[in-house]
Amino acid sequence: MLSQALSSSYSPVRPVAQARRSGALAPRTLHEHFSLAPIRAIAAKEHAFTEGDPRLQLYRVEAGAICLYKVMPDGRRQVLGFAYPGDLIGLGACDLHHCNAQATKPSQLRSIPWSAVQRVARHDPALGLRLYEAISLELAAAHDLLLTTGQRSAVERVATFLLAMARRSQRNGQDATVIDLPMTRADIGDFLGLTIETVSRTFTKLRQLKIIDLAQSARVRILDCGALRGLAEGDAGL
Amino acid sequence: MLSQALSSSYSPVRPVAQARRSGALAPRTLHEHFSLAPIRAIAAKEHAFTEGDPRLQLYRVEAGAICLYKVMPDGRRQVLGFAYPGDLIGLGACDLHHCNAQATKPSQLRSIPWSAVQRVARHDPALGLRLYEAISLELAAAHDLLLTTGQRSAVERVATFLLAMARRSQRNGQDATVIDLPMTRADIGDFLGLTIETVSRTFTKLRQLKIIDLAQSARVRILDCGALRGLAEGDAGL
DNA sequence: CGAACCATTGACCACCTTCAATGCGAGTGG
DNA sequence: CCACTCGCATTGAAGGTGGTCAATGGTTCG
Repeated sequence: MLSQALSSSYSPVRPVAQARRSGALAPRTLHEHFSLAPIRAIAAKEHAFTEGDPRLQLYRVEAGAICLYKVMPDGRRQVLGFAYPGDLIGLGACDLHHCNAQATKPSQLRSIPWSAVQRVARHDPALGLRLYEAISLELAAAHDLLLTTGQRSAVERVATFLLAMARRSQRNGQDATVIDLPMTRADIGDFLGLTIETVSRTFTKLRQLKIIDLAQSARVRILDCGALRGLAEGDAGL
Repeated sequence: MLSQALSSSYSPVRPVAQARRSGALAPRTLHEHFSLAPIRAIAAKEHAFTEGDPRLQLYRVEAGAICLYKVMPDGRRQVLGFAYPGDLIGLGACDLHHCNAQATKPSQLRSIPWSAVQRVARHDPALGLRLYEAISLELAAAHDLLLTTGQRSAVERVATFLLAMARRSQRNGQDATVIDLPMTRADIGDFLGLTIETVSRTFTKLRQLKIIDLAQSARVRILDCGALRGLAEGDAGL
């Protein structure tokens, strides 16, 4: 969910972390704490935590992709977002988690207890502010998604989603025109407030319009980014 | 938007604030800062700030109601939430406001510069954490709204909205069965991702079912709270 | 190779939107 | 004081978008 707000240059392993792990230094920053924590592997469809669980740990995604979602009593599901390597999950102020976190594919997590976060925060006035900055990015993302699910048509939603995924690719220094989707159509549908069928049909429509290419169902190649941008904002018909 | 996360007992005027205003003490907490700030009155439909404005001030609503919303280039609008007396608006980490804040009726605001917030935060490690707690409540609200706009039907959305308003009434020690709506049908529609007409039709449907009473269009009386709760979660048909 | 899961496609229909007209209430000016 | 007007709410009729149900196809894993 969250990106690099807490450390401008995230990398899975850093020399200083190894020094700390050796016992030479005590962990002082959040990410030093994380680097000392063991990696926990979780299988596809396994949960890191579920709604109502006590909020005991703060997690950082090391590999894979985590789907954050809420469910209604009758089973309807709203995906709130996806967390990728470097993102923090489990942020929040209440005692209990207010959503579920499920791996969409085999993933790896590290976690540190909230008590440790609070201990660091007591000595470091800046940490609280940085947590605040981190979660405010999540809030902005939620507001963007709200605009999408509340106002956009199916094509606009899917186009918006693809553009966001492309931007993510680009931020990670990868080819922005090729997107490997780590989630199913059901995840995308529940994210955008659409059914599996509508998502699928919309992908097909974009393919027929030669805006995307779909060699495999999980691999999207953007052929006409300008057209995609136009569709996302509702420029033209369809 | 935000309620009492930053001070468990909000009240417009407090004795200590008057002492500080007299110059005897320097402001130390956020709400002391606010109490020193002058009240700014804004008319209905006037904006406190708009999207893209530099984020210079943190606002507290003193009276009235503020509508927070985003707009698309073509004019479609998504209301993110409503802020009432005691709520803070203008929270966030970016340099610019990411949404618009417009009064739905004549309102009053106080504001303090962000620089003052940051000054306090440097000496008070707890402030950052409390800002974090405050904004995480907003995030939870956004996620709830996401579930509503993404998954619920029109009746379910309106029922959910009315129940949330009733809960607010109750928190303020007012009659939870009577809701005075400070916003128009358009505001409600853009909040729930529905059109004005659908909101109106849904209100009449609830009235015909004897679940609510609508003496005036801005005053809702809840007659059957249980039925409303049922509708909100999609228990029965319609 | 078979089974399970996921994605795609088609047909039909319900819900909500769109377009349009009427009603209602508040504020203004004659 | 009343008529006028403007903004907002309500109601109706028609149409479209996306949902539902169902069948087929494809891929991966055991």
